[in-house]
Amino acid sequence: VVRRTSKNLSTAKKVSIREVADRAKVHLSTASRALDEVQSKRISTEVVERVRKVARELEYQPNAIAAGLRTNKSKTIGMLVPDIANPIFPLVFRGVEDCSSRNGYTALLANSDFDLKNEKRILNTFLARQIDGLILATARLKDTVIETARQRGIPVVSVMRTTEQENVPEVVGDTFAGVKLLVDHLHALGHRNIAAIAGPQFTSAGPAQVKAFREAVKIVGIQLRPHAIVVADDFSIEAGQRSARVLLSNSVRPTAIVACNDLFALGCLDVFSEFGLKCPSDISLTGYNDTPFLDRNNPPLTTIRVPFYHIGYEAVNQLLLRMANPDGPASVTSFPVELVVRRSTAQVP
Amino acid sequence: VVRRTSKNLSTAKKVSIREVADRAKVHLSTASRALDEVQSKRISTEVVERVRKVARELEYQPNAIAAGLRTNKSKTIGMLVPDIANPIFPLVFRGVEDCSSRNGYTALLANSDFDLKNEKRILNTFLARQIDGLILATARLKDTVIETARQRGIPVVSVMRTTEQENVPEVVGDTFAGVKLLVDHLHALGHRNIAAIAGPQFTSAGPAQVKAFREAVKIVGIQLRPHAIVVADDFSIEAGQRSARVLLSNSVRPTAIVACNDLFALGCLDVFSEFGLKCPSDISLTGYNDTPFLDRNNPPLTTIRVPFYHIGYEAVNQLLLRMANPDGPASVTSFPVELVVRRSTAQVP
DNA sequence: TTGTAGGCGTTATCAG
DNA sequence: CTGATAACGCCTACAA
Repeated sequence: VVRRTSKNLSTAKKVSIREVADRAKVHLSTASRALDEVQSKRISTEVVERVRKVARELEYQPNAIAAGLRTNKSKTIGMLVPDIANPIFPLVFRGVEDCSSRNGYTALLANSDFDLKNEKRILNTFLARQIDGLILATARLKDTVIETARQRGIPVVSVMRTTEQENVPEVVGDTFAGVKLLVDHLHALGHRNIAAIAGPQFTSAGPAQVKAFREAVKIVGIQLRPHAIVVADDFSIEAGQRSARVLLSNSVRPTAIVACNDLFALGCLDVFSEFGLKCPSDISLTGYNDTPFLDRNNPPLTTIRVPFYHIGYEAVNQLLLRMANPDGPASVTSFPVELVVRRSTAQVP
Repeated sequence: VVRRTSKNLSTAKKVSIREVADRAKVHLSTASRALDEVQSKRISTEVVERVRKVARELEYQPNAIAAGLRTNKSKTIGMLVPDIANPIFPLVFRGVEDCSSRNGYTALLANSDFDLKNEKRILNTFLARQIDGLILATARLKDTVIETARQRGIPVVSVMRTTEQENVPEVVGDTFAGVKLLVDHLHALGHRNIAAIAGPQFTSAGPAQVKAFREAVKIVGIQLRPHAIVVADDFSIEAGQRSARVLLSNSVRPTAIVACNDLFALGCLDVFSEFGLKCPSDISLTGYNDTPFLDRNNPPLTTIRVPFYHIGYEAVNQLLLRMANPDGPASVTSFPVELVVRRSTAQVP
């Protein structure tokens, strides 16, 4: 025999607008209007007051699902990131959340691990939930997710990456400026043999970094050695390790490495140890992103600070613009970045 | 004059179940059943096949909003964290996401910064969106959020914290075991004057840490000095700094500090420098949580590894159980933790 | 096995 | 200014 302690915790059932209307002695459509900021102007202040008072008393909570069904708007924004455990993405997300909630939207968050299957699956769940807009931190150069979102009429904004897909606003940090800052810094320290580790090429970030590095090096007037640029096969510390091994096996070792991602830089440090190299006395190293906590790394990383929070915040702004006017021009917003000099870079030995 | 390139991108409009039904030449209720895993058993396989084929061809995507309105289930789980930028929470979230999506649920994520107003606001948006369940990483000892969620009949699971609220399943790491591990470790290194920094007391974690530390110290048989336990006023590096200053100003300085949070430990390290103390040669230090990247800190932190991902994953399992049977017993799931010895602890000087 | 019809809670479009 | 009514897309008793 199952004995259930009959606590009978009062579970107040949800109150609908109908109840509010009844208690306020108005028709439910009147109540609906009274509760709406703009519609309420068309209603006698007296009634508006009365309805709102009742609503407050009953703790009426409009059912967003029902409203969404009717209006065909879910007031929901989907955000897709590769991996929220990479500490730069929480910063973006906080920006997204703040701007969303300030505008009455709620954010759905999902991780794809850069896996196309996951991306598709997630997009489908997002679509099923009728998201009003999508923010991608995963955009590829040719991105099928964007493509199908567009077919469904869902506005998309890409953060941290550009895409060849047309009609997609982008909110990014200024990669060229960042890489240039790093190269200039190393050059000023006397380095003339600088190598770089760029991100994978399926995302815009990779190619942009390669291009930026080439140009920056040319501008400061040093010659690019053969094999001075390695492309990581992944966004991980391990990929950084692999890349570093390649660079350090070059016949002429670089005196400095620009790792276009702090994770790559961490991988480099591991490999430096393997090779018996001390950073920065034997070899200089920079990261990119100013990932939280890496200011306390050993050694603290010289890196580029990117305003991730603002990128997320602005992405939502652009998305709202886009939702209001889908045919408007697709903006590209580029945020300035900042050099943060710490102790992983030093005068050339 | 604004010239708009008339690309006329085909915006395929959403296909409803009615269209699927029409094309499959069945009534829409038949189509609905054919698409449902269990209902479809009551329908001729032939028809089921036909309907599903059409659905696939049309890329039919059920409208979760409409379904939710009808079934009064949103298939959505809300998760509230203090701050997703604290790298332990992304790990929990990934567990939550994985288990949710594996069960057909989607996760809503929001940050409260431990601000009660935010918590209430967020809960309201969650309720408006008809979440089916709530996972709190913010639970207080007496938690009004839990209270109002319960009134609305929303099951709640608390992660990483326990609460005095009844009827709330909890999924946590074993705090006592963790603190004991740390104290034993330090004791084995010869430390007899050990201090601790515990978290704020409005959350269960703080008091639990205090209690655990007292007991652990007693068990190894060393006497607790006066003022050996400081309570941080916050969950930040700065709070750790403030606490460390207090501890180091004691007439007899501790030879080791157990910081019950890696962030506190980072604050301690800052203050050690201020006091001209070297860690670990002058003073030993432990953190707690094994926060990502802090294995590369200077010095790398001895700490306690908590299975955050599993905690998140299991929290959803518990939540699903709860949703299925709200009157069942509220379980407490405690995960084992692990000592990770790194280089912030050493033999007593 | 399949069709009918009602309704989930809202908002929008009509009238009055 | 307010009330009546339909509709959003789906699910599910109930009927056939």
